[in-house]
Amino acid sequence: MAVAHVHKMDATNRRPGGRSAEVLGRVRSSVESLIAERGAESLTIPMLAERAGVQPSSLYRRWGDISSLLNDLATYKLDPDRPLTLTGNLVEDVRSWATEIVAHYSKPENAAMLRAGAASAGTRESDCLRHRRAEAAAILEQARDAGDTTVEDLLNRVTAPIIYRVIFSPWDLGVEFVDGVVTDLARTAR
Amino acid sequence: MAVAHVHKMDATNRRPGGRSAEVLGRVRSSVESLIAERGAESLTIPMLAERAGVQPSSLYRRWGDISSLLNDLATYKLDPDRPLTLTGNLVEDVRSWATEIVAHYSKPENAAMLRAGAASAGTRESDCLRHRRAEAAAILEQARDAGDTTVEDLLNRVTAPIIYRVIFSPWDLGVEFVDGVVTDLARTAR
DNA sequence: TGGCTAATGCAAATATCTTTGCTTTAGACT
DNA sequence: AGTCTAAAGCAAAGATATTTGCATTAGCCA
Repeated sequence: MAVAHVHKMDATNRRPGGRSAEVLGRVRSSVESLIAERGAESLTIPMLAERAGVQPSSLYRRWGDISSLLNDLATYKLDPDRPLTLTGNLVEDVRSWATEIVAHYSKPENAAMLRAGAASAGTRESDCLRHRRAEAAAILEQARDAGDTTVEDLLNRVTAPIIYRVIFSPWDLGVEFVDGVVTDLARTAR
Repeated sequence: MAVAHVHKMDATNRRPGGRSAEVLGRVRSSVESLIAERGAESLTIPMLAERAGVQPSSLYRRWGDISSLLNDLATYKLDPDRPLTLTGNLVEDVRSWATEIVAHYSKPENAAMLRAGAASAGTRESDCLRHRRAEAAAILEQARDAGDTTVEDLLNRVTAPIIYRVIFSPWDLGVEFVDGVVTDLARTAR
């Protein structure tokens, strides 16, 4: 069979399932546990490989270095495709959205992943920022009472304060914090 | 002279001047230039030592590792003791404060330092957060028309949005951004 | 001025990380 | 079932980073 079909080596030829997925899963949970234990600063590929029961060379070939790996895995941490339950009431929807974000980053390993992602942000467009922007847009889309509130407003008034605390002072982040920013938004947005 | 004065080995016995200061200065500017050139991710102690014309072992002994070093140097980047010229007019003072912060972090090396600091934040209290908080307090202290605006308000409405962009999308940060947050603050704070 | 000593310089020894060539495994397609 | 091949395993070589003991330098204090 000389001239077989010339398969283009496109994404459909990849094999995301099977052994790759197995490795990915093991790496993912190993990253979480290691980061929770010792932070992201001293995390190395060999260390991670050992915990995951995988060859370091596999990780090097797949991600190149630890910061790419962390950045890649951090992307999927707060599922961008998760359903937002929207009622059409701006304040109410923003509140549950913010609560969800805070709950997510209240887990130390998730906060650590965000910080790790932050370290390598600034060059490429950040997934954290992009996803939050998309969600903010979806909320405004559905809102019956959005007034002249913009996506930027939601990022500035809700996401930014939360993320700022997640990074720099995770300990004073809780439901009451969500309450503060949302109440403040409700008081002034129209 | 058998039993000499028993000097306590406290901070007064340190020698921050002279050769140490020389090394510190060289390291500091080397960090900046290297970070501006290649980002903080791949920065290593030997690399830095070579650029600074200093022995790696000196840096290891003084800081232990690269992230401690970066975190330490980042502290002094936006001088916490710089004079804030306060007029007593809240909006005006906030505007110049915000402008100063944006100007500072518009330099890529300063933004990179912040990200590097962010990576190791979350355990100790962050200097970035502490200094901004102190400045916000000073502004409110002087303001004749602060109303019921709080330090937290200024952090949430001004600092957080700026820092969020510095970290995740430095390219869309400029005077017009300052304008946006300050105008928004002026419109709703009372 | 002269001793005292923190901090650095230097260099060798280790420890770790990273790359690379080759082999093996196991999905995917016929 | 059989073939093809992306991805993983393995192991050795190479490159870097880190530690450590000893020598030297230069502030500091008497």
